[in-house]
Amino acid sequence: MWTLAQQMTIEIEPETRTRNHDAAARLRAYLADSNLELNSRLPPERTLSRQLGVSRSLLRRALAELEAAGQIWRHVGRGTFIGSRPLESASDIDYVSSHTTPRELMEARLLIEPGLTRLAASHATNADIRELEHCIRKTKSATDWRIYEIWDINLHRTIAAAAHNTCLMALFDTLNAVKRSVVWTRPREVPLARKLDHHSFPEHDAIFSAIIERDPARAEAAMRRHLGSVRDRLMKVMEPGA
Amino acid sequence: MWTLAQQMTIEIEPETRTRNHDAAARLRAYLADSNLELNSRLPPERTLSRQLGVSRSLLRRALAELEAAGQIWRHVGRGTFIGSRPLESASDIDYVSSHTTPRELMEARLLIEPGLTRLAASHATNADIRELEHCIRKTKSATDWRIYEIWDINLHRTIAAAAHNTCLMALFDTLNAVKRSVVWTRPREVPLARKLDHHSFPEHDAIFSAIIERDPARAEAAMRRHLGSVRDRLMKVMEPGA
DNA sequence: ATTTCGAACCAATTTGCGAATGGTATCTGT
DNA sequence: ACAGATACCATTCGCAAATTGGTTCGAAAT
Repeated sequence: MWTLAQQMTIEIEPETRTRNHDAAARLRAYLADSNLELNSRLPPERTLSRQLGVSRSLLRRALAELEAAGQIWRHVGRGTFIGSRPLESASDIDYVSSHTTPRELMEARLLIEPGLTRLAASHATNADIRELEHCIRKTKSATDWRIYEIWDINLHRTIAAAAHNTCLMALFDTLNAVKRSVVWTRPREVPLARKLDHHSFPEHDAIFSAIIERDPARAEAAMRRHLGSVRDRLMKVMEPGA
Repeated sequence: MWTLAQQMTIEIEPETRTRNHDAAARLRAYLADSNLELNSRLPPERTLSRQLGVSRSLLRRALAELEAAGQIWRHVGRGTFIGSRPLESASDIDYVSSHTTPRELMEARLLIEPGLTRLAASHATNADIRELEHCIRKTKSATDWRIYEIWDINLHRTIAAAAHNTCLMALFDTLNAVKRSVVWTRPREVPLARKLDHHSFPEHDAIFSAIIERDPARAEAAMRRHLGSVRDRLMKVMEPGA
């Protein structure tokens, strides 16, 4: 809550606002004069402040306004640019990971992997199938949870590779990279030593048999069922209430 | 085909193989001695050849063997490393684009976008829908093919954004980046001045109406039908025979 | 005659350093 | 209290030098 004195100060001393406004006005005038092209860089703050006859502090305040209005964007060491900040979200793993929830991640996997499994059933070579069998055997013989996870990831990646589509493989790897670095925010401590999840064994088997029998529809359904149950188990841990 | 003399040369002069084998043996011994850690770099070739008392040519031959065997990998300017080459395919747009055919690209779009459209029908806000409507209006008012394409891309991206899933959005943007730089290898010259494709208008409308009526299944089907017809038209141009 | 060695050169990459730049803290004067 | 000036910080860019795997070529060796 403001005091009366503070209000009065503002009332009777409009110089501040005037000067701020002045700096902003000069800046706008400069931008209007100079042939502003989109994505072009404008002079460094120090130079510009001299050019406009405005101190750097005021110039920065005016720049901050324009940035807030989305008319410019700034970056340390690079400069100030005209237009809206280029989206760095695209395929910037760190950014995406920090803005992706486990819920979203599973949604993405459920959108991608079943279709990928369908293609794998159509296009898998014998070498792919041998590799799949190898991964499944390794998951079953794993005694440590870490080992299990490695081969589980390997299995899913081999299925993706069996689709033989470079572009989809890249998307899958991106998804995997996000998965690896997503923050697993959890309500309380989730036991670090997770248990081997034997639920997945029959589900993996169902996917595998559908692939070797070249049954795309069944392979897709099996993967969808598998990821659905993975998501359900995950949600039970993350959001016990829901 | 080899001549008898060449065969004999190889038979009666085993020194070459002996020396090669020697170099390879020394290299293996070195690797066994030094605490080889995965992904660690071993000394530059010039240094290593001095250390092992082997000429660089022979050392390189031995290294080539190990590389072929998948035990090491090398890269100009970086060095030689232990283990298998880290997958650079993941989200390296240039690499992926140069190894992705238009056929694969459409396969990927058909796998991703229908599901994305289903989610969009579930999660789209009113602002999303306004944006969609805007894009569609722009495609219809476009007179130039370039303008049309811009708003078509914008439309598809807005649909993806309406799914409200950061991770999927990143995948979509990656897919889009690949699409932009895929080499459109074509049997003969494809007319640069492409025609406005009015086929898409009713298909876009179908997608849009399914989204505003919050009908995920219909939205997904509409997008699948749309991309299917886009693919068919594309294939007719790219592979007139098939 | 073939192979090996050494040297030079090439192209890609890394490294190091200085300059530039936005962001921030501090002191001064009004 | 606020503007101004200055200095300093962290990040980024640009450039040159060094590093490194890949290649070529002639001399030497066998």
